[in-house]
Amino acid sequence: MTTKRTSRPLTLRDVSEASGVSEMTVSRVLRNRGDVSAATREKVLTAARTLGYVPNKIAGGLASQRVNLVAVIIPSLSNMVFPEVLGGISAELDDTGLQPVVGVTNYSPSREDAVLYDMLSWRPSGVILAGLEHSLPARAMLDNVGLPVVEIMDIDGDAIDTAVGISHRRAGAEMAAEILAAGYRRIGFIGTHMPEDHRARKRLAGFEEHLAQAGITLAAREYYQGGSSLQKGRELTERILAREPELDFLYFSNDMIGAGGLLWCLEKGYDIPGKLGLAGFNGVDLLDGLPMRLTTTDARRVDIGRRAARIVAGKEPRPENGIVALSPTFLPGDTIRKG
Amino acid sequence: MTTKRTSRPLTLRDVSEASGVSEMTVSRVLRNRGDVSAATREKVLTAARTLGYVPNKIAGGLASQRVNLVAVIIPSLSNMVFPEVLGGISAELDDTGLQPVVGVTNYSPSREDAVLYDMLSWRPSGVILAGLEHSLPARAMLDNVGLPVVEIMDIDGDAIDTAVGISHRRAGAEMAAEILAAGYRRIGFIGTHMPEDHRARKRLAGFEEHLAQAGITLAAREYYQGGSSLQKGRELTERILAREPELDFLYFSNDMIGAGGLLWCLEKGYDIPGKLGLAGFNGVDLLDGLPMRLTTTDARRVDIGRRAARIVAGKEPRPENGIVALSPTFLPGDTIRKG
DNA sequence: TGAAAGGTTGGTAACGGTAACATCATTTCG
DNA sequence: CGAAATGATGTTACCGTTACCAACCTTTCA
Repeated sequence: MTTKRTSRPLTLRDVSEASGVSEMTVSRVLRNRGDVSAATREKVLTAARTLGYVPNKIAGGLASQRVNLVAVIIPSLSNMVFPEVLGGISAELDDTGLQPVVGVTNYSPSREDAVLYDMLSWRPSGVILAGLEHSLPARAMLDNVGLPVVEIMDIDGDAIDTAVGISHRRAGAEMAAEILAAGYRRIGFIGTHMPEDHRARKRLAGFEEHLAQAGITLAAREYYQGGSSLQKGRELTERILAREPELDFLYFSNDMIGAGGLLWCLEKGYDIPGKLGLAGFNGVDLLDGLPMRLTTTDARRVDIGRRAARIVAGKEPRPENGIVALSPTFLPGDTIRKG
Repeated sequence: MTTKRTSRPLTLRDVSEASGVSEMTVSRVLRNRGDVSAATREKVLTAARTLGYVPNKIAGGLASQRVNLVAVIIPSLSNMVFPEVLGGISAELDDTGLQPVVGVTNYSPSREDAVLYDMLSWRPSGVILAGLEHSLPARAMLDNVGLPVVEIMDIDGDAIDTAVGISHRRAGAEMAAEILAAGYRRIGFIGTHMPEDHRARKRLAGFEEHLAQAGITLAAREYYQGGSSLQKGRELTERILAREPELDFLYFSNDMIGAGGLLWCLEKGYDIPGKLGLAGFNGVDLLDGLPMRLTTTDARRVDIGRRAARIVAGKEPRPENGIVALSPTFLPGDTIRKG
């Protein structure tokens, strides 16, 4: 049973009076800072617990000019990729006293500005945000904040402070190489039409460049709007194959639509990977367990989160050039012919 | 190009000096509060923009005793269900000036305590947290905070202040009713073994009670540890059917493992829904596009988020009895025989 | 024309903590 | 045994903003 509570919120002073020591000493006890005798510590803790006192970080932060928050700004929570990055961040932040605060932009630059402004107004001790492309106002805010700023996911471009991620151009190129090595030649692409998804764009660019070096151009492409789902993958796969029946490979911009395409092809009796190969992107293990494992690229999401968090937390130094490059990993799966 | 910046962070005073008015007036302009002439407003905004001033909510919050944050405490981000709830919350909070701050507990009561304590120390203007079961310290903290506290997802139990959700007992019972009505009799259950997932437990209880009323008991059950995935669904389905080949229905505790089970059964050539029926729970539309649509119950995730947010934001009054009961909706899909 | 009313601006005192330093008691050690 | 080091506690001055009230300047209208 807690004590009855007046309407006035509790402050250090209440704990101080209840335990017969100064507010300063109470503060020291509650933060485990400085020397306090075991006896007073005990008195104070008992009093605090009895009253149900919860420290006020607003006041504390103002006084100390330090806030244990890390702003994390990501485009979306509705596919599996960013929650996994978050998992990495939060795991690595766990023993640092730092706490992530998440803001979602829905891939909108103006929302990114707004979210960033809002987060900075809390004076966090670091910022982690997705991508290298930001509006002018956003860059202006970040250029001189005097905090660690880590841009994640992508390293194809210039970082404001530090970037942690993979090269999506390279991921695209490597997938192209694997596909060509496996002997496929009439290749189609299915992806989302989101001008703000720069990583998908760069992946496709790297993919096409590599094809071009082998004298090959994409035989077909199909774009869609909105979120990715199995259903979307089915529809687009049907459409692209109706239009270009001669295709022997489909490169999807993510695993979810890739899986939809795979299911559709299997139902229609396509010979996979013999006559038709399929590949996605991300390497989400949620989809393990489909009739065949989809060929894909592991985007190193958890690692990206971890490394970014380590840098913000000061567990690991910012590299000289500001770039932490992780390697996208090709996962052969079952939907590409074995070399 | 922004102006060069000294190391000292900007304050209202800087903007005040740059625009030739008092700090108080600058504050009024930036908050759109009180009367300010158009001319000064313009001057101030220009100065603020030029300097790149970002208000300090720490100081502002302390002075005004108001903070535009809503604490949202959920068990997990790694399945689709809580992100969807979050989507509902954030959509409804969008035009209120309130901002959700998310804490994740990983289904651990002690982490819930810690996260709650931490969030309360920021003096948010409301709390939304999953479930009705909380530790004693957590209840003590919440009983007298003097803020709107909304417990979500579940309404089978006592709310601290307000609860918004569905009855999982009812959801389970209704699914049992549908299954029996469709003529299935030898029913197996596959679910996660998480003592802290009270909703899954209540669902199963409601399910079994309803079966019991018809004189039927579960013919088999299979539990697993850890996250849900298609793969897990496959394995457990294989196991339970190996053990009890006579089963004619499988009730899964969520759609993801249900989908895994479905894929496995289809591969093995089971006659679905003729000889074997399957059902999951949640109604995640991510999985639309499987070879058959899994029978399931829509848990009303987005609505729950919206209603909870509306109550916290004061857009909608707290109901007399403190309970906002939404109806779980049966989604027949293709994996149960039509009545 | 002068008082009232309303719009616009500024001064001052909080808000609830913490940093930095001061103070006093106790221990350590040459 | 006295000086210096160390431990334990308190005092004071902020941190950057907003609430509240006072002051001033117009405009309105009897």
